[in-house]
Amino acid sequence: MAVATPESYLADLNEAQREAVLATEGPLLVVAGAGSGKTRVLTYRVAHLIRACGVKPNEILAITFTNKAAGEMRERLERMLGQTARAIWILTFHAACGRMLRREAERLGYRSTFTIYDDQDQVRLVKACLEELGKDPKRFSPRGIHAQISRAKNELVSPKEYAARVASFWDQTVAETYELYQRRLHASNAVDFDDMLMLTVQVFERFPEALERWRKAFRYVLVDEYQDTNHAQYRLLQLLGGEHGNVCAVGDQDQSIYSFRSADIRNILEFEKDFPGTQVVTLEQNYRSTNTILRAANSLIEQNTERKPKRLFSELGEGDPVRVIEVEDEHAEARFVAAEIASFIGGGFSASEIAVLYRMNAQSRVLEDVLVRQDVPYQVIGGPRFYERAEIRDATAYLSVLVNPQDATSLLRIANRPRRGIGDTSLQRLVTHAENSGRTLFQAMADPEAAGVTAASCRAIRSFHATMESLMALSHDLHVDELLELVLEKSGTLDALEAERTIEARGRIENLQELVGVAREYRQQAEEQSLAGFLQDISLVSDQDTIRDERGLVTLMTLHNAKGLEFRAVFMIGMEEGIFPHSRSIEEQGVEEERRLCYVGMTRAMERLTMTHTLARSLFGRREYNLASRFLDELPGEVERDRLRPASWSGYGSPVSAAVEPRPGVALSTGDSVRHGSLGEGVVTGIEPGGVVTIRFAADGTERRLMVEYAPLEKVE
DNA sequence: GGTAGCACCAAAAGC
DNA sequence: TGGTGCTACC
Repeated sequence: MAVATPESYLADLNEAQREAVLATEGPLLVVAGAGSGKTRVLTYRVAHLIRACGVKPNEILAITFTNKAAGEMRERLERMLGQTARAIWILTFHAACGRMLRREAERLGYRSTFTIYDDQDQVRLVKACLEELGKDPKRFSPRGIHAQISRAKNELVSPKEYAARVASFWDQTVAETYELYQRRLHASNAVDFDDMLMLTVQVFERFPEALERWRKAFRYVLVDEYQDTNHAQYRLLQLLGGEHGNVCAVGDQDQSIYSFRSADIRNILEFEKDFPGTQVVTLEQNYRSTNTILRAANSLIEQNTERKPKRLFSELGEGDPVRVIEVEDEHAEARFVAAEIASFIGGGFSASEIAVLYRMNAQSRVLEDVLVRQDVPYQVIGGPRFYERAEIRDATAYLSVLVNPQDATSLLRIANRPRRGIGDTSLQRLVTHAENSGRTLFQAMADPEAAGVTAASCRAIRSFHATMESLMALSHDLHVDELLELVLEKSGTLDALEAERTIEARGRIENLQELVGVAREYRQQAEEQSLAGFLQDISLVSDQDTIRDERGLVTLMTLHNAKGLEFRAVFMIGMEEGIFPHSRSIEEQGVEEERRLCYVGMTRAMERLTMTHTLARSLFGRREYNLASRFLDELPGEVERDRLRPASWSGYGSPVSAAVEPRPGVALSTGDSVRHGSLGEGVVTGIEPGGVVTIRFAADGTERRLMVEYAPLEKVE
């Protein structure tokens, strides 16, 4: 591919976009409406800085919210700039802070090999702290306390400051727990996600020479999804970019949907005040949706007060009307959506161009039942994540201990996994003894007798300690993947799983093999290889990163997950008061954010948008009768409103015909093991003419007839 | 030290 | 309704 020249890429942009690319000096706020080509603006701006302004690639820091977004941006820039693009820091806030913090950790008394604790580790540690403080876990749920600590960190409130402004008894407990939690993290040479931001801010505030270095390093800073930044992230931006002022924030206040995880919409609303001399560019031309869809979305979002005026338009014509459909209950809703999907597919849409969006994950179940029965191929985004699976967490905990033996949380996790006769009692004794003798837990394991552990346990602990020491000795000379394989073998993990001889254990082994594959990939592509680096990489991977447009699959997901994506046809289900807006948001006066979420959903649709609401719905075992969502009332009069009566749904429910894109043929015979996209593992018990197979599923023992060509099946060897 | 059964709870989820 | 975390038992 030819190297991009300014003439060629500037011609690709509309006037506002070009303005945003060319305004390279000083603070710039790009208010980028949904589908207005903001990724293009960001990448072209970076390319322009390098190609036309003589900026070196390593002088640019481009921050995104997800690894996926960072990856996409890097890919695009590599296409435009070739190898040059590799030197640009295109990272998430956390990844960027992680890199800086590894170089500055010593200033705060951490070692550069620090471990990153994920949510599970964090809650575990909070729980341990609560127990140590003798707090009643019924009154103080570890989750709740942790959420409060996390919020404090995101607002850069230290344990000391928190303690100083305690306002209730509960708060008092949070303050005490926060203080102990932070001490324990530090003693374990570990940081949590929030620390990555907060500690980086601390380094910058307390060590001006460090700040100066990083400030000089990054002469140009760009931040995507600015509406979702929290206070700590805002402060980082101010520290890094406030002086030279070359800060470019891209975002859309109408798509701010993450206040529940500390995002502060104030950041974008007051950017101009925070960064004096800001130039504002608003991108209002939308390249995604029909004007009919945009009019509906505009009409909805105009009900919000916390916003600056902005009105999207497009040149993609009027298109089909937006539809609002009332149905009897959630089953009728699912049948209606399934039938509509079938008819869209029959009309030439590919399944992967269709999405069903809902407010809560629990809403997918009924829909899945109907889709399975009608052989509509689909994928659900969300649910258990690869890196959160127990076996994966165990394996990474082993690696954490090898790189950072101070890491007590990981050590406690793996001490008896697989079972090797080191029970809770023994571990508790070791923890106490370590504390009293001023040693780390790992050091205490070298001499378990001293902790007063029973003879049998002592033997087990000694042997475990010796295994870990020998692995540690090897860890410097081996590649990450080799070390991981050795860990799985020497720890007895593989043997234990193989001995189980169950399908589940088999799956776990496969997952572990996949992790080895990830490590092998890391070896091949990471520039600076280290075990700590590998662990950081995988602890920062998310669900979002794995969303792909799977060929031939309809996508089911929550509205939150849909952000940043687009589909030719979108269904939004459960448009009812109490569901959406969610009842909690109504109580907590968060309806404006719910409305923004609705806006995000609507603006995912390119051509067809259908919203449904039910008269009655069973939720958590109770039957509820909800009014239609207020959001539906806020749509313009031109939307098509229909009521589906019982008599008319009988027609809905006939299986999707051959219009579904056939998947590559899967040859099956009786007795084969198969895996279904949603139903899990099973065995083929019968084959019928016409490509119909009967499968008995292991999970619930039921038998189902499926069309081989269309069902999301794969053969398991 | 491991597991079965029961009580409890319930929004969204990036790094 | 269904998943999860803790207590009571083997």
